[in-house]
Amino acid sequence: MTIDPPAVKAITEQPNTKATQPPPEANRLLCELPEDVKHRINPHLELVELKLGQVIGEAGCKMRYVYFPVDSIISLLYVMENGASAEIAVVGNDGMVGVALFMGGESTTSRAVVQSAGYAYKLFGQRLKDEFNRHGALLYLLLRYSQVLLTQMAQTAVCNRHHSIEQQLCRWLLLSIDRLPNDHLLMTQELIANMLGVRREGVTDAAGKLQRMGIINYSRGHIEVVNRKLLEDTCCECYNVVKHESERLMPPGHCGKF
Amino acid sequence: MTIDPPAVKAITEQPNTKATQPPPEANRLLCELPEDVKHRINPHLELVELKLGQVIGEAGCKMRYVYFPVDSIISLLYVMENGASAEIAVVGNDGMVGVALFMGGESTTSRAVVQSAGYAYKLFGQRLKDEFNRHGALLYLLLRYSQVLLTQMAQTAVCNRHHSIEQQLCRWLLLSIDRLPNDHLLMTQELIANMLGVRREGVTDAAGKLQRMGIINYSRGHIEVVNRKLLEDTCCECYNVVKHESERLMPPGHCGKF
DNA sequence: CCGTATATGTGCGTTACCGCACATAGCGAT
DNA sequence: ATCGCTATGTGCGGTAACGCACATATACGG
Repeated sequence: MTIDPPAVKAITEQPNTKATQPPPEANRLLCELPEDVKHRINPHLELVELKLGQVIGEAGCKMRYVYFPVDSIISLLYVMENGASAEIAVVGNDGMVGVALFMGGESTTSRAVVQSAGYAYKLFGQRLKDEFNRHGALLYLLLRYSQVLLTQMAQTAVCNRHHSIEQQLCRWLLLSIDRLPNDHLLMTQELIANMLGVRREGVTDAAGKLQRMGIINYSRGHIEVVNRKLLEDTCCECYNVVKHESERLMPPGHCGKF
Repeated sequence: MTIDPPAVKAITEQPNTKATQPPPEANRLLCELPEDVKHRINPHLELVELKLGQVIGEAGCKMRYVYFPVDSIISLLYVMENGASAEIAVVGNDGMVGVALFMGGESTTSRAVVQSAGYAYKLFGQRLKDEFNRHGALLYLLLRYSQVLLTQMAQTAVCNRHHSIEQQLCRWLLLSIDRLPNDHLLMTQELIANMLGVRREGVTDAAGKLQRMGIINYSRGHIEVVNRKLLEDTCCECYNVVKHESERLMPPGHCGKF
């Protein structure tokens, strides 16, 4: 239920020095941009490595950078006064972290935490705002993405209200593997519990049930989805609502056009 | 828990014919617009009367108009497949209904229902989009409002996760009276239960407790807040988070400037 | 004034989740 | 191999909210 002050908090992003860097196009938003925008933006993108648990945006603090995940997943988490937390939305290579910058608020009430380690393209906030203020494709692309985010938050609220931990775990797993290259995730039940805002034991129960149903296999921080179809069937409607709305709002090859 | 197909659904808005029409400035967003925008927009605003329970926007249906409430309150409600519902956010004279239009989606996954009868200014969707696409003050104003909405949804998710019905009722009452001219609201416990996505009996319990505490008085669809201070004290932090973020993002006299 | 519809009150058994305590099991470091 | 840390399993009592059934009370129309 509570989140320990992450010991990894002080970790800073490491510039990627590997020979095979993923292109910016590995991120959906960056991919959908027309060529002229890419020419202006891409030179300023920096590929950074994000470690599990790293906080890339703190509630109430002005964001200096925006992040376009490539193979990492960022969780938007609200942390209550008493330390309890709840995940509001999740961002992968389908989106970006830092919408508050172009929305005008500069900060949000939630924390952005790395839920799955990996890489992301980082961009200086002002660069994004500059491009946004050209009122071209980027603006319309980011607006559509904002609506995706809005939808995801709304559905999180609904799911929190009406569905069981087991159903919510299914939703959470689906949202996660959709943003990962394979069906395998590194995540302890303790951390999942923090995301969902429930007890760790509740997650243990639900995960145990899913494993007995042959939907997942897990052990000590590793979870593998072995029957995605069944996972979707066991899930509440919330996942599909978000998925479909996301596909509607950001169809491949079209969301950059306006 | 479930919402009956509203018998009032077929009601259409009535043009206001009263002598004393509230000015567009009665709505915060319309008020904050600079003069040149007002000159272009205001001639196309139509004051309409909204009846309790009226649906002004259906989930998945393209919105033709946007609404700027004056003294009415609109509830954004998600209705599940089984008929159960949950309020996602609430819009009063501080905002507008129909952000999906300028965000590019044209529709949302939630329904917009009149929670408190009253008046609103109605604007043809394309007019709003035209002005939005001039990339002036309206754009930046609506972006900031979008973030307010985002924050409200996020906090709804948190509140649904962690707080008791009593606390949520307090939050709901505060959000409502903030958008009303006085501390009196017309609302049955059954309807509140639909908004909160809980049992009617649960609301009865919570409301009874608040009444015994001297915070509210109610009877048959009328609720009066008699001790706002105590109401705020009994409420969870969620109300204040939304309130403060809203004031930060849309300070009077500033949000129209950019 | 009465009948009816609607709003609210109340009780009861059930369930999901909580908080806590503690048991077991895998994995890495020495 | 062993120790120790971390992850997971399990049991138990407590509680908030649920679903249902039904009682009461207020408003309103004829």
